[in-house]
Amino acid sequence: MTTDTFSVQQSIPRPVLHEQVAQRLRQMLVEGLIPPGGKLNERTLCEELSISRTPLREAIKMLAAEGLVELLPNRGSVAVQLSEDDVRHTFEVMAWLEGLSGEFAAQRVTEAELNEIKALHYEMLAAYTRRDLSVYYQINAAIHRRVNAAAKNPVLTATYNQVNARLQALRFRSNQDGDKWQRAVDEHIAMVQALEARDGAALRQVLMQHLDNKRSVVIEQLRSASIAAITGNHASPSLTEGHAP
Amino acid sequence: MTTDTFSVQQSIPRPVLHEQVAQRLRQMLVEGLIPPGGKLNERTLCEELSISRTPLREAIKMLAAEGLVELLPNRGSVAVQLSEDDVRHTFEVMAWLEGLSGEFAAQRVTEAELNEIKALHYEMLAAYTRRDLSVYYQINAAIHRRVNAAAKNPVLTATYNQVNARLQALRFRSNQDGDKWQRAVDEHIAMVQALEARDGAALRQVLMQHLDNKRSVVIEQLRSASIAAITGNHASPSLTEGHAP
DNA sequence: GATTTGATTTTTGTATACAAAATACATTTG
DNA sequence: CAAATGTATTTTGTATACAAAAATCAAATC
Repeated sequence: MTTDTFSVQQSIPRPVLHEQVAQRLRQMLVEGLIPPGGKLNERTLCEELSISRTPLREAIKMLAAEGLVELLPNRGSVAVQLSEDDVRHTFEVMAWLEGLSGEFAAQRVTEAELNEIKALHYEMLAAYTRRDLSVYYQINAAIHRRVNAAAKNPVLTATYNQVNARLQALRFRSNQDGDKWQRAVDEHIAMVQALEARDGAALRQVLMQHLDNKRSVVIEQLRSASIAAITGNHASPSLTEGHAP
Repeated sequence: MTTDTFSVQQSIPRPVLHEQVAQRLRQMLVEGLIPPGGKLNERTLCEELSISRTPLREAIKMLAAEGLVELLPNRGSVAVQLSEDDVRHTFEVMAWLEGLSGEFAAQRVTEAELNEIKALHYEMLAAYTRRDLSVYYQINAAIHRRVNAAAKNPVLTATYNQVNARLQALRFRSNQDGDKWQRAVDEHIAMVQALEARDGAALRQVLMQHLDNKRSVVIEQLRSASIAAITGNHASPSLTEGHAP
């Protein structure tokens, strides 16, 4: 072999259309641009995204397999609308997946990872002190992602992300009331301590509790939202920042 | 309202093509008709299934989202081939999902469900006594499905099925050697006892152990299979009965 | 003889066309 | 006027057509 051919061919392999479209649709669903229960009109979406129906439909099928949209035979597809029971069941699973992440993360986290998580944690405390919900939310999400990554199990990460995606579409603003927010922050402190001590069981405990509290908040808001809907009061939750805890 | 119109419209709503195709492909993947790493040629499959490429491609996209096939941009799709690490990671998650099922099942199982599980359990013991691996496997799978159903969490069931599907495609024959089979049966006995006692923690423990043993067996066979592949000995595992434990 | 180069074929990706079902709407009928 | 029926329109499902990329294979070059 004389020259090592540059066969890498990973030369910015522009993702194929159906991938791009799927990504875009996911974003629209999570951001509430397509509301829960909302219909995905193929013609409209084709025009909006300037593509033909074939890649759009392929993307929709992927989202259906991911549980983000529901396919109604001969009647198109709609964004999933989780019932209260659905939310309960989803959180039940999420709590364990999160706990599992913690259990493994405690065993496998590297010093560098732990350090970065701690740094993010302090940034989060800063955001909390400023009551900056938006930044708090972002950092919070980043921390959970890092803990998950520290568990070093791609299957767990994929499963976690998929189940979580459905909750993201709920987009409720948790923690706007100070009490629950304080509690979430306390849990985060306990979380970092447990991780630092490599105490898997403790971390699992904290994370599951954390998710359980989040569930309560979401269910509560879901109820008041549905009451608001009946009352006709539309100045309520929906379409805000996303979960924070 | 004079007559209650029969608008039910659930009049055998023949599943749409892409659904049928997806189901068929799943079957082909799990049965090894398309082997791990095998290419899914669109033209060939179209002819085999007598359909056009559009619904086929939609089905493939769904399977990709389910993690059963991998999409190679501009180069089609191939059946996933799990590395040893992939298998390890998958079992790690599966063990907990199974354990979680048990935990909830112990809390929520009805008398009727418990009874049916016990009946199946005895049928399984019969199959074991006859060393009828095929029947044993079927009943074993049915038991695990029932325990999962008894947990009464559709999200957990869906997640479980999805992660499990990838393992099914491995199709290794566990338990052909008496020792490990005996152990699996013992675990099943402990399982039924724990369920009967509604002891969630114990059931979780047993199920996780059960999966852990299964993992060892699969990994072991995966190794000997890959050695056989190198040696050129092809009279080995693959394409047999499926997992049993 | 091995490697590179270039044309041919195959295969995949996307767009469009056509068919069937569902929806909307106007008309008829009681 | 309300309900029902029939027609037009829209929307979804499937097939086909065309374009672009990858794979194949043969000839040319070193």
